[in-house]
Amino acid sequence: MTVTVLMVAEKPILAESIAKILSNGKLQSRKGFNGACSVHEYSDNFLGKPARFKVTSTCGHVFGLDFPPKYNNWDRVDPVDLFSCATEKKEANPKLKMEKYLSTEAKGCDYLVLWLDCDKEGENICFEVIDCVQNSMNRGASMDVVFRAHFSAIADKEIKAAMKNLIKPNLNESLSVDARQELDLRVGCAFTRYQTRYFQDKYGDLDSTCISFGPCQTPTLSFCVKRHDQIVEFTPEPYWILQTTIDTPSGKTIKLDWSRERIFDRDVANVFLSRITGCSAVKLTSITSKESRKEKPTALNTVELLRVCSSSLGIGPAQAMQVAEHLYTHGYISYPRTETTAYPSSFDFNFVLKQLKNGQFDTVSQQIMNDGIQKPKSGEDKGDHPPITPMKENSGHLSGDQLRVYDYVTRHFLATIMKPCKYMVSTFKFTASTEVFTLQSRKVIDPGFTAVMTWQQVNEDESFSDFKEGAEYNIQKSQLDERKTSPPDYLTESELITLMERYGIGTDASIPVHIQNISARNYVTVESGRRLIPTKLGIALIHGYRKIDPELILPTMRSEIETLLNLIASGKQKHSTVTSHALEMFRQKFKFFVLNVAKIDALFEDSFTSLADSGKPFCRCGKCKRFMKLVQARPQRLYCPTCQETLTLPTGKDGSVRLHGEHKCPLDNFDLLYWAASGGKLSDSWSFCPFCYNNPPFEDMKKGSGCNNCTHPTCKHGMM
DNA sequence: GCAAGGTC
Repeated sequence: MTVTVLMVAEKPILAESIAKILSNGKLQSRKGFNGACSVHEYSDNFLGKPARFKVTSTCGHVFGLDFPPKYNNWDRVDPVDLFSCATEKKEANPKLKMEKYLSTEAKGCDYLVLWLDCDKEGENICFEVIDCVQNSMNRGASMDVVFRAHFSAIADKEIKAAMKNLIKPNLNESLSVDARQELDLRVGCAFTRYQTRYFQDKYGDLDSTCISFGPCQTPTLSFCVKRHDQIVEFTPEPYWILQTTIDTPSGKTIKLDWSRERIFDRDVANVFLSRITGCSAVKLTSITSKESRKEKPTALNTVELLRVCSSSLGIGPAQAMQVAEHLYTHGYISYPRTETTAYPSSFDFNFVLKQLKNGQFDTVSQQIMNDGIQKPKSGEDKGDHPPITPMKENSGHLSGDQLRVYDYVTRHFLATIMKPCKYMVSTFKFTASTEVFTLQSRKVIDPGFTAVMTWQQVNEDESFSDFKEGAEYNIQKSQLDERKTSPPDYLTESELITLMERYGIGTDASIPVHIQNISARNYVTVESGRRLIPTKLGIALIHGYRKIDPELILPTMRSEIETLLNLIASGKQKHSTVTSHALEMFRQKFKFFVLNVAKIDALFEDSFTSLADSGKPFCRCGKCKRFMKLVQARPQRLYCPTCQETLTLPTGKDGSVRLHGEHKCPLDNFDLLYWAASGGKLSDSWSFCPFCYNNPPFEDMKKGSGCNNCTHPTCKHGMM
């Protein structure tokens, strides 16, 4: 009897590769009903029985974590409740109908083999897949019929070995991901909602539709602000260098480098100057030559691609990933999300070189094949995907950013299998009195990989071949130059990526998102040279957190959470113990933040225009201190944001609003109370305070007098 | 509307 085995990978491309390898290329493929995934079928044996294999995939996580709908009303939910309220799993991408798709494909299957990526996220997706298929498999999805393939690379040998050594999915690793999701959700949303509401409509020039906080984005912003602070706090220090010029044999004038480089004490510098002023010439005491080399790069992974795109091509990380995805889906480059910088042992360099034969790299790839492929640098195999390499030549269809990224990927690939760049450095040592000066010249012996990575070329300096050892050369001029130390420049995107990688903030796939976030939320702007300059808002926030609780912005915050989560993954602590401990810790931090938030207010007051100077109507009831909202066109209608009931205020014959309106909300335990200014005629634009509903006549607002008789007891809920 | 992590 033939059994049916369902095998599930993390992405469509992997399902295809695995099926091709295990079926030795004999497979039938069809598109799945969700349009994104495919099913690849073949026959073989499984557990000693003849078997039909169906290989398909998810597209990353099937589910994501969120709050139940009733907790998504920012006006009705106290953010502190987000630390303890219920959470629920929702389909990560409803368009893909992934749950339905997997359960449909699982119908009639006897066994499940999980081929998800071999990291904690992959382990978590294993259990998401099990959830999806357990009701439609022949005998459910108990651990007797569920297996996990553990592979360290997507290569023939590894995949076949994994199939022969199936294990079970790791529940603890999956639970550690559940814990991360819960922590990130509760902490991020609680802080974000609270501070958004707190700062909203309080300052004249603050655009505050969303003031977010997150365990990755906030430390990311903090790096940018830290550099800003270093620049602002920098005090330039004067220093002195001894500038000495000599006459060369060929009659030119040349500047020598002083071996003491620079001196920070003027008197000391003057002592050295006085030693030289007595000399009319320097003596060339030695000429030494040494071969030097510039090493070629290791194979390309995602983070390095992002760095180069930003620093050399001026393409931001999010845009770079989008371009790389396009190049990948159109067959120009290999899978662009990988941490691996080592080529698999089976990598066919000749095949790739032949693919490039008819394009602009024809000559160089031909030459590499003739000269022999040089062994690439060792790099690191993270077991995900091979490094990013070109897959075919540019047939002339690429242009703009696509062409530039493709061009870089190709040059990087070629460079990894070329020779290092070798050059000769000649050092000329001159002495005069006690002082030593040098000159250096470089001469390229073999350009090696810099023939394709032209921006890395060694600059050949002027040749000093007419200098003779032992000869003396006239000093033309010797003087002290006063200079000042200068502050560092703003952080570049590429430096930020390096810092994030070093501190484990975000992943190769999420780093671009975090950087995009801090820009979209108006915390930084991207300036020339893709330098990240923090805005007033970004600076005030980070300085504020630093005043209240510096741990909130520590670069190590993320990795410390990871350390806690790893206790779950390694089985040393229970999921519930770690989660409740970490949540309680952040709940305390949150409460402390709320108690001390006025410290940030003080910074905002320094950075932004006050209400009074803004020229916009604001509430003067004495408690709200916020802008009033302007209601256009239908001023006489109000509605309750809790139960959505609308209320039309009665108007007199002359169109003026005379009466107080009252609304008893059946869904909430307090009543909304409205009143209109007596006798005030409502114009088309009419303002009210979203916190206490204070709504003086518009005419009065324009005069700036406001209304001072607000008595509303709750000052809590907003109205539209 | 909010986080961060997968992936299309």
